Amino acid sequence: MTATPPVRILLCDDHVVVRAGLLALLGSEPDIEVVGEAGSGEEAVALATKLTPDVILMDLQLGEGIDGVEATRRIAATGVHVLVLTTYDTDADITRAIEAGATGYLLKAERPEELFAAIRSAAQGRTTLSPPVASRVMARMRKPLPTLTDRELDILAQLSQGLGNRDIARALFISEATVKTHLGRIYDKLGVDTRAGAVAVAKEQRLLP
Amino acid sequence: MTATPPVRILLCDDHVVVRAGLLALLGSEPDIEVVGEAGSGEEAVALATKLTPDVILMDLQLGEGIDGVEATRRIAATGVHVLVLTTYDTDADITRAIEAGATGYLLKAERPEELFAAIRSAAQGRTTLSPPVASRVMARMRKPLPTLTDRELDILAQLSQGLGNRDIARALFISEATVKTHLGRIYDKLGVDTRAGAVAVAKEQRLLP
DNA sequence: CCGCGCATCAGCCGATCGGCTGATGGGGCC
DNA sequence: GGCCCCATCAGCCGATCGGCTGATGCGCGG
Repeated sequence: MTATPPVRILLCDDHVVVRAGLLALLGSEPDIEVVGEAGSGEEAVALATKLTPDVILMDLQLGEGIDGVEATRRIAATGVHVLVLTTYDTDADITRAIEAGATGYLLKAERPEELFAAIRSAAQGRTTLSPPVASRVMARMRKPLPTLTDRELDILAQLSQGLGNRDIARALFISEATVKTHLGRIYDKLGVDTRAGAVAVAKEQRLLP
Repeated sequence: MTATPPVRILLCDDHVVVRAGLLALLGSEPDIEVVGEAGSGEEAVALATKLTPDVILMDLQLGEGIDGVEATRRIAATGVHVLVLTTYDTDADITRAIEAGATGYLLKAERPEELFAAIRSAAQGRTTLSPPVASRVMARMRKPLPTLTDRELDILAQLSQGLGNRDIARALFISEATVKTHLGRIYDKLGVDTRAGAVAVAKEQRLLP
């Protein structure tokens, strides 16, 4: 039988320490080969087209420049499998990553063996989710958590600046009445009944960029 | 001349990837020896007394159990130098870490050389701060940013639950008038004038645990 | 073509909030 | 003992908020 060619990996994380860690961990796996490293989203996009790896390990928080979701979107569009490897598992992050075309979603707290397995799966286009992530996805399927519309997110963003209804209205070129209508629906969806509560949930759930 | 004994290091981070990365990076430095790894604050405290390392590299976010600040406090009390190595550089995090007795404060985005240098400094009890952290500390010295009192933090915590004045009053066994007084001062100190704004700043600055 | 989701707006009203002025008492510091 | 910070409370009042009912228009999919 012929030797299976190794899975070719591109790393993308803004922290040198994390890249070094992945490099070290993956170095022990003979069938996984790291072919490149990127410290920013832009770099990842460039290297992805240049190196055409089988899988990209992508962090969602990338400091400067485009974020991991945007990088995922652009790279996934080229047909390369993106395996998200991040710290947080909020609904908003998961949803955005999946919507952007991620093949899998792993947490950095995951055991190395799970990481290896997920990489091999991702190389073949199969989806792998960390247990906590899978749980959230399932829960979301059962009880379709209210999703905020784009406009509602606009309102929420202004609200999170501490603005009053009048200022929000002016900022978005709509009437105060409309602002209040949106706010009411936002309260409903987030399960709160004050603007302070809405901001708290928004920040907690990382609903805003 | 006699060979200098290596600096003995204990790692504390809840992410295997990060520990592996530090292990790999520090492995290239002959005068630095990693003598142990901890995946939680409790483990770090235990290993610190058992191994008595020269320096502990401590993350502030540790998932389960006690957080990095508390671990730092307990370990620093035993005389071991704690070098905080974390992702964020908000005033609140920095202040809490320093107050807990940290010898230095580095960001994970820092270049490896800076990390090595900081470790060697910390081993001798010298303080090292990442440039962004140093800037914040200096800024704070020049213009002593208003610090919230414990009571004000209590109020802020309730506020961040989205509670109204009456509920906050009941929760803290004080009158609504007192709540309003505290809120007014909180607004002043945070530079906002609405509860939504206060919550936003609180979350942004990580003022609450 | 009709229904549905979404965004837009209006008016009403009681509840809440935020700013103000002012006061009391405890605790630490010089 | 005096000073200052902190926490506590009171009352007043205009501005704002949140809930309600109801309405219009647009685009999309069956």
